[in-house]
Amino acid sequence: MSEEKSLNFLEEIIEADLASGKYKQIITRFPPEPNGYLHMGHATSICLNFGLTKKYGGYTNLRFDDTNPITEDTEYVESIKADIRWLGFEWKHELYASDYFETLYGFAVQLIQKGLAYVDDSTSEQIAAQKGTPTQPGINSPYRNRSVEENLQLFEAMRNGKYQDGEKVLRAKIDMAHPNMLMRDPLMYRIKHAHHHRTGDKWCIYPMYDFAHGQSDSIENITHSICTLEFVPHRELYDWFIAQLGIYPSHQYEFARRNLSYTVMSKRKLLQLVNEKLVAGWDDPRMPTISAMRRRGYLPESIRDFCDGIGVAKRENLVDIGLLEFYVRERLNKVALRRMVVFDPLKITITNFADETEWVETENNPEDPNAGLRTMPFSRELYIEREDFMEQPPKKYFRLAPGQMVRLKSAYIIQCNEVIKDAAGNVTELKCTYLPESKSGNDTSGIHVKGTLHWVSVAHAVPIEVRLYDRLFTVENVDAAEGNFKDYFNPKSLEVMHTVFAEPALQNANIAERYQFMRKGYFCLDKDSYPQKLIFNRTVGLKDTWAKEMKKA
RNA sequence: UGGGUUAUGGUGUAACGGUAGCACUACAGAUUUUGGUUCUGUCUGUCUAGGUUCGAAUCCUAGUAACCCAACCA
Repeated sequence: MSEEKSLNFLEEIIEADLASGKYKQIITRFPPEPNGYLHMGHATSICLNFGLTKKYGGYTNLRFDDTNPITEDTEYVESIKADIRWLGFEWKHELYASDYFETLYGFAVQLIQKGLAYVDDSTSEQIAAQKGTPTQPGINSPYRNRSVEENLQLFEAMRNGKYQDGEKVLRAKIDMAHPNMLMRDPLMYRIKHAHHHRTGDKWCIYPMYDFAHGQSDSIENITHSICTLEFVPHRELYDWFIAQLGIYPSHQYEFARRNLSYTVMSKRKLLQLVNEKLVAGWDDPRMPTISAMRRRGYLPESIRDFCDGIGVAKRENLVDIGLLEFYVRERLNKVALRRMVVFDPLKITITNFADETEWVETENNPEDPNAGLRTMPFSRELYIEREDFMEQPPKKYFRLAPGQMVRLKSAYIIQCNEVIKDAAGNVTELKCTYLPESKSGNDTSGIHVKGTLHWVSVAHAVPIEVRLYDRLFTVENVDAAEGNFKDYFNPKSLEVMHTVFAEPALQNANIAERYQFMRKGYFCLDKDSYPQKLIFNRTVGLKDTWAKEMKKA
């Protein structure tokens, strides 16, 4: 019974740093760019960064990496904050890279003074051409040897708006033949006469990621700056700037971002789905965004469980979305209120039942005795699920069939006596009889049936709408599939059933509650609901071993 | 053809020179008034080839494969 959970590589680093006394507390940061909604990939980063400081003591800052005014907006700032809080985390300081623009400018001036940065008049194309390729060294810019004084003067003029966008840039002077492309005189500042969501029109030059991120980490005394693997080559530059500036040495550590099967995670692709109306918006429940998962009914605990469960490492991966669904079910099973809803109704008449309503008691959640009981109206005319009847049942079919008996959950055992069909031969109704002595909780019939069905009383049924969701794409590894990713969009990812029949208790459904429509899946009320029509999202289906069995046959 | 990162069952992740473990999935069974839940059991793995060692997933050598880097994006 060893409770020792093995550590991931970041925990090992942190424990070593703490043990050696390198740090007394650790400080991390979550650094989103406010140019889109957060998705499952961000959730893993959030759980990691906040989880680490929660575990080891210290804190996590929320820092918006807002160095590109063209793409950023406060709308995103608000949604990002809401998503982090919903996931259950709270940041120490809410910060913005733009808060540091003046400091960053000063850092740039220092580098110019040390002869480590210069203003370049080359065009974007010329710079690209000078850069070389991964296998060929680059060549120096003709502007590389300007004097410190001239660079200082030009950089100030850049700041003062003397130049148009793209006319000049500030570059670090490192080594145009460096094997790491990022060290070949990387850009530090570019000119953008654009309105910034926080600094307004104060600036017309903006720092690049590489000249903002590490310095921001340093300013905040971030001890462990955790990012994804594609930034590994940036680390050399990250360290270089910090070393040349002689500022607090934050360190960058990289992990492999998590990929999920049957979906896409890049902001660019998600934005395309939204813009091209393949989905209804960022929070369309099919999306892998946090806002979509919330709307769909996922519990934040499930997402945290998932992030813990998949761990963190440095190898490429494609996590089965079924694993996420497992954690979603696991949590929901414990809290969801059970309700009965018939999707595809088949009317049955209990011929020996009086023309009256009997209210039967049933539990709200067998997993939670505290959830209590409710009553359901049982009457002569009921709906059952059409798929719960077969005229010619296969072996081991425990549901209703001519002459066969089943229990109606929390009510009585019934037997099917007669099948009524229309002219086309479709089954339209069943005539059944019930066993009065078989009432749930009071069964003296001595009869044991294998099947138990959900049902609703025809006269009391509440029509509701349900929205059923399936995987967003038809292939497991969307990013690796040939051609355009949209070719693999799953046209059946949304199925709307406009009218299904719910037991009356669902009339009082509220958006905070989670429900299990018995034998159907987990559902939650959608915000699109209006007084005349309740709309439910299927969060995730139940495991269905019978369906699997039938598929095999 | 340069630099960097990574290789453990179907998937994800442990094992830090000493019995390849855990979770999901799959399969078989028990329980069940949800064909749900719960419980039990089973199958499947160390990229390849050499070497060091009493002993290698782990150390060494040589390969192989995948991913990242040539945005005035982050």
